[in-house]
Amino acid sequence: MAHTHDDHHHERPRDLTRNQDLVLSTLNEAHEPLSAYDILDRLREDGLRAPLQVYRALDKLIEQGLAHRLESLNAFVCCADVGCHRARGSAAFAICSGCGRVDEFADDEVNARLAGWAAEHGFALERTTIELRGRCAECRKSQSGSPLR
Amino acid sequence: MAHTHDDHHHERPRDLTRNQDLVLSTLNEAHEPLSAYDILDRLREDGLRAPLQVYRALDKLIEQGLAHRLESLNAFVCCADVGCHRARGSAAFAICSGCGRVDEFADDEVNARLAGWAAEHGFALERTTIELRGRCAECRKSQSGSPLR
DNA sequence: ATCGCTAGCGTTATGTCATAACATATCAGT
DNA sequence: ACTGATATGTTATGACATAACGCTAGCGAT
Repeated sequence: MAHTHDDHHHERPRDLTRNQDLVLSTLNEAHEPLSAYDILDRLREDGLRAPLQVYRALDKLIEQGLAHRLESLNAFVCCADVGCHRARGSAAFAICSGCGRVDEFADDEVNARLAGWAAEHGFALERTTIELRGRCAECRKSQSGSPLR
Repeated sequence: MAHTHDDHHHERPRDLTRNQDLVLSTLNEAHEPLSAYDILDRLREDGLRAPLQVYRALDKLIEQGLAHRLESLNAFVCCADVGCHRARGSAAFAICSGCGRVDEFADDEVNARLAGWAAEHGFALERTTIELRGRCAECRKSQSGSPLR
């Protein structure tokens, strides 16, 4: 129970297991959110065979702040800015319904207001989901259709 | 089968079809978010048989601002304050992982900040999801476990 | 009145996302 | 070597959501 050595005050990208590393790499290489099954398909040749292998890796990555789940998409992205949002509060995501691009950002004022509401109402805030849906600047120029739901 | 009911609609909300009315009533009577399949189960004796009947009704209700989808729960609630949030600005939800209770609220400052980010980045904002997860005041007093995911 | 349009409805089948349950493996600390 | 914690692999199943089809009702314009 006692911390024998290795005081991880700054939690660096800790040692990842093989599966965790594979999943994180896949997310890093993707330019769009991936579903767990998308990830699985890309890792078949690396030996992964079942959804659970991906979901378990994702759980750990998310726990460590290395990846995020997009609730409105049931998909996953790697964190754009490791270590940053974890310290400061939760991240927000702008998801383009044209190209699937996701921009991650954090707004201290927003986080403060939501934390304020929670405090006022005795609500023990554990995590926050903020997702904006719309069309990015690029996609507004080109009047292309909307491939994403 | 011709008209067996009045043509008059005493409802304050818009004209709802039979299925839409059934689904909305079910949400109104529930004290917690319901999944589409929960709703379906409660409406079997009213003749509903397939998920699509529920999903179609939900789509319309959400479109009209009479119900909301909770993305982090894959479940639905009726709008707490008809006509208000519809006007503009999106609603936020505080979801208790202890009892399932959901509080709906709107924070103008939060909405303004998010709209601001969108404007700065040329992002055409269509809709916003804001969901807080945690434990409500009630559930913090009683140290009960966490039945909800 | 009938045509054509739009919206809703009912049904079957299927697709997509996520976890339960169980067995095996790996490794650090005692 | 034993133990406990963590990760892994596999099968099966559960939970959420939509595609595709055809039918019906209401409605307005010719």
